[in-house]
Amino acid sequence: MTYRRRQTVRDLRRGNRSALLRHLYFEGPLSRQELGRDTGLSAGSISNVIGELVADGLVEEAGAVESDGGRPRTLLKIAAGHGYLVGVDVGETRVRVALFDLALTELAATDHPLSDSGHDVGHVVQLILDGLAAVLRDTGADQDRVLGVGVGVPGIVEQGGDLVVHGQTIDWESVPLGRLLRTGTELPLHIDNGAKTLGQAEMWFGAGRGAKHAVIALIGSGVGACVIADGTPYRGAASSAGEWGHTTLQVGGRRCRCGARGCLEAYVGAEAMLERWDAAPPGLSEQEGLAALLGAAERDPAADALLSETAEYLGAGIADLINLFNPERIIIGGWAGLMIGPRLLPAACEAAAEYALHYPFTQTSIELGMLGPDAVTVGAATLPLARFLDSGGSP
Amino acid sequence: MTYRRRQTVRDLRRGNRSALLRHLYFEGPLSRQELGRDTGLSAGSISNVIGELVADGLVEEAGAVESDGGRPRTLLKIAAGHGYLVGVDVGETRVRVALFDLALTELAATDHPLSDSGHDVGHVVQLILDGLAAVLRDTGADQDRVLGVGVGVPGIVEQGGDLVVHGQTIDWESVPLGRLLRTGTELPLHIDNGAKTLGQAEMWFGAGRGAKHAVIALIGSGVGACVIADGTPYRGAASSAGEWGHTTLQVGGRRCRCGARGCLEAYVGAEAMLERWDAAPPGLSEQEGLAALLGAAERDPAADALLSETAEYLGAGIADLINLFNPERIIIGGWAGLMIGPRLLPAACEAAAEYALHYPFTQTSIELGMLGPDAVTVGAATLPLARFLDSGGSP
DNA sequence: AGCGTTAAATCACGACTTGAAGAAAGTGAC
DNA sequence: GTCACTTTCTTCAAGTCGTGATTTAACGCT
Repeated sequence: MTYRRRQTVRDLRRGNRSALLRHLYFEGPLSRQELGRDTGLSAGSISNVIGELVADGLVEEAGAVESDGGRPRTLLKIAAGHGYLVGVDVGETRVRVALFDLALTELAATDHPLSDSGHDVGHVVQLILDGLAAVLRDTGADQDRVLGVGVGVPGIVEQGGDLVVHGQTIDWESVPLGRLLRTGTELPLHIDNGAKTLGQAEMWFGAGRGAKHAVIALIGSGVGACVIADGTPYRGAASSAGEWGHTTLQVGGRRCRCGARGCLEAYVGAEAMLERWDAAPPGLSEQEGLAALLGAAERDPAADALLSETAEYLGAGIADLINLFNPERIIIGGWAGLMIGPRLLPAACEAAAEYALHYPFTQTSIELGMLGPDAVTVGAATLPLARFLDSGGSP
Repeated sequence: MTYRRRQTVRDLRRGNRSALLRHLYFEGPLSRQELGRDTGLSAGSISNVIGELVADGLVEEAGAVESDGGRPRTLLKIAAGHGYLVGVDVGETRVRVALFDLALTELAATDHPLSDSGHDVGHVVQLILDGLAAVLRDTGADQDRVLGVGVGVPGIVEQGGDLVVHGQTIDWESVPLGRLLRTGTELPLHIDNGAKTLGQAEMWFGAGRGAKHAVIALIGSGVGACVIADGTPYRGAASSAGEWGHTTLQVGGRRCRCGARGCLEAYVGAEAMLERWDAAPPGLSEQEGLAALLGAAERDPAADALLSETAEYLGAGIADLINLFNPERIIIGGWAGLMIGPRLLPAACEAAAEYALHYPFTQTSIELGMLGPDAVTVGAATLPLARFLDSGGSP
């Protein structure tokens, strides 16, 4: 039902520019020769397009490599300094703004904790705009060379026009964050769910490298997921796909904070695990509490049983992902996921093997994430970068 | 991570041909004028490409319509007689082969029941090839004008090379059906899961028309689903995505025929429902049994409770689909689904509202399918048709 | 210095879309 | 019946693009 709608001979050029740029970005320095081999373009076209890219300053030479006996091939790479990217992480406890170059090395960052004043929208917007100004000032970067700003937020983001955010956990109801931010900056704006940006980061630079179909499961206080279908994040009709945490694992089961019963999140998130632990020491943060639980499981049978049960639920949840999405890789991330992963993953894998269909299970590898929660910022910066690469460098 | 790989100026033409062909196919007779407006191509190109298509016999004129005062516009449509399509349904109980024209009107069909001899591979292959020969003979259709053969099978199909089928329910283990069929015919071959072909048919001609993101849930003896993401069926890494029936709804719950516990299919499929019905009359077929159960629920509280429970499980399963895929539409199909739908859907929707997240639930409509099980054949014929349209008519 | 080898640049050619200008096919007024 | 007008469709010059063959560049080896 989707009508392709491609046109002029000019789009062709843009497409090929994009392909070259992308390939060069991910496969590091390459010669024109290798680019031709990999992309299928003729040597003539490569020469032509690369010449243009070099003239535009997007690509630069990166030394040469001998070629047994003949003219050495000159290597090419993306000019990391050609532009800047801004990544913003609006987390549950802080707002972090970072400036990157095109190679996504961090040049400067600011970090503001969100105190009990909570997530007042005006305040958060101000923090973002201030952070943006600060990182630009600190590095002396020229505003005109910032390719775009990516923002990761804890909530569902309606893509399009105003970039409206629905963030249940931070009490944001239909906040037109895009419109609000545009009052303070004219830079191109991208906003997405923080879990999705983290997933994107894992795909590009972490445990997801090379996979086409993957699910990045994010376990923190609650549980979320980022589904990668055919190399790109899957959003669904209203950008809320991948709400794995509220998958039902127990009809009529334990009450979840979303109001339903028997959700995965009612058993597996840090919050739920601590609530289920009768002997939880009072007054600890979730991080400390979870660490205590893991420690206690060494000697306390009740705590150990709790972890075993959690592993079974996690495994069943993973099995659902396998059955429904058939990914080649499932990556467990999020601060709690990374914490409980080493302890629970073997048992969870066993459970997943039982609950999933045999054939797709054998096709899936289950791994721990490689990037910590800080990667949300990198992932956010990934959004304008993706646009940059897709468009073949703006024009 | 996916490197676009587009090339020559010739692909452009193919793309535009395809866009025109597709648009003409789905939006019925249109004038060149309207085609230009809808696809964005210039009048010159339209004229050029359409001229080619008419010369190739893919498109033909379909009358004219006056235009207040000026030259009347001539309407164009796909030439339904330009080629033939074959659809094959390898079901659990029969093998059906049908010949269609390009408009997917059925020209001839054969239907062979599969007796207890079961699904012996050689036998099935022979039935397909015989059926193919028969429909060609009956209609006098020229073999050279058959664009391709689509086959729907009950099992997972590895796309690529040999088109290997893994069909647990019919005892097919790694059957290279593609290779086997190619010994008897040289027509282009497409094989896919029967649930997916039925889903495709619903999307093109049934309850799914116009949706970009949808899930077609198929309830028969067991339970399956066809996930449509961005207008095309989502397969996952190994073509086994959408195994909704084995989603876990009850950790440690009822044993399912797949070996796991608490699967949706252990509660909602026809087989499971009858097994759970203590008062099931013996000796009935599943169809008759299910009808009896629905009848008994009018007066027997136990049967009524069984149906209510089933509705809750179905609702929870639907909620999982909503949370994970965020579709705009969920379509309940399959013979059992169509049978129990009118009775269970209201209660199931209520349950889904409870188990799903509020925001995506409000974005989703839940409907009954419009096509019966016979549509598997049409859906199968859809496979070569899709290829025909994508390629802009073979060349 | 000359030869062989490999990498990159150049250029004629064919294919493509566009946009403007022209041809076709009607209506309606005189 | 003719002429002006409107709308649709076709034709054609102009500009762009990728290819593939040919040149030019850059190096090692003898």
